[in-house]
Amino acid sequence: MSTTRQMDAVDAILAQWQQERPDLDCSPMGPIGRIKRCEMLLAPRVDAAFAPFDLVRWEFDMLATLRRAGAPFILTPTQLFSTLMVTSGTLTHRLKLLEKRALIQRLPNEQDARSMQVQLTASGLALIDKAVEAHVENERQLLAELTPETLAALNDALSRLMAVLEKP
Amino acid sequence: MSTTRQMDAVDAILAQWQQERPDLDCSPMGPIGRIKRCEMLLAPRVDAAFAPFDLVRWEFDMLATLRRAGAPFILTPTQLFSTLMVTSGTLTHRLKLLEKRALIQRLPNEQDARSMQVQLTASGLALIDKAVEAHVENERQLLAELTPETLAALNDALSRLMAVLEKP
DNA sequence: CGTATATCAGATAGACTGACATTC
DNA sequence: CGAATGTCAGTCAATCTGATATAC
Repeated sequence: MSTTRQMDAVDAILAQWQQERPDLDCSPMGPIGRIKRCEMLLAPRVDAAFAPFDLVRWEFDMLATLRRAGAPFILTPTQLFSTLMVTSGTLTHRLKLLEKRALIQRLPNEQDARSMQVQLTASGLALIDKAVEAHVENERQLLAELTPETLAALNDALSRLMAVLEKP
Repeated sequence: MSTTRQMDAVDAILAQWQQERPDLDCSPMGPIGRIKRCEMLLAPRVDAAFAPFDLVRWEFDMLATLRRAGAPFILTPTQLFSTLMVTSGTLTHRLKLLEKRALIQRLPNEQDARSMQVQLTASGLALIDKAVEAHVENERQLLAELTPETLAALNDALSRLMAVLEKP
């Protein structure tokens, strides 16, 4: 059986609004404020797991996207910037930085000379395989105190919200 | 009774990892990935409600923090940067920008000459009172399709996570 | 004297825009 | 020719760091 949750920082903000603007129903601030706050609290602790590998988050995300694609670990720049939700110009800049570190390489696309093949190098593959292990273990520890039921509820509710927000 | 949720983008990523790294249990990526993704999807739609008032998010947050404090709508810079989770240097810069627009004013602190009083001006108060109405209404619409049960579950689970992450 | 408060200039890191060349 | 692909230079908005002045 589940316990009652404690007051949190967002409850305090809602109470202030209730005091100051009793004419407004500020309850929608609850879920949205908590998502923002959880994201802000999580970010530095997630990033901490990347640091030992000399990676920042966008670098991890790019390498992980290529890794998840499976052998031969190749995607086009267009596939990458669509997945990573950045502009093409931003992606070009990022590719240059990772190429300089020899974590990826750019190969011509035989089928379409406009396009490129972005591929993990051997060292990029080795690095991301180690980094993702540390990353998942770190995430596991961050969530360790939550019950399986809470985690399931979190997944379920966030997924429903994503469905609403991703609609055309 | 609640329906089963659909596959979402994070499920797809987890399936890829399961395919590529079956040795890893990547399930902790679920909740953390969904929080990040919801935040990214929400951000532009929340910001859109500020735009008609010529406010960006940090400006709204600063004015709202002063507004919530109640009359006479005064806080010190230290209180503000602690609440807003930015450095003191960042806060000074922000104060300058809002002061230039006459939305806040800086007054000397009689009790402690090191300190300052940051106060909403009359126009700052009028602006934030209008903006918060639009903001809450916008948030309400963003969440409108979720059931009260889902929203309650979201609040509960996120609050428990916040409690873990905010621990000393 | 050591601490707290606020400020400032400079550095940093990240992202976007718009023009462009190339190829389909 | 119009659309798609990728690149690049320049710009932008936001933040932090570390030094500084003042007051407790």
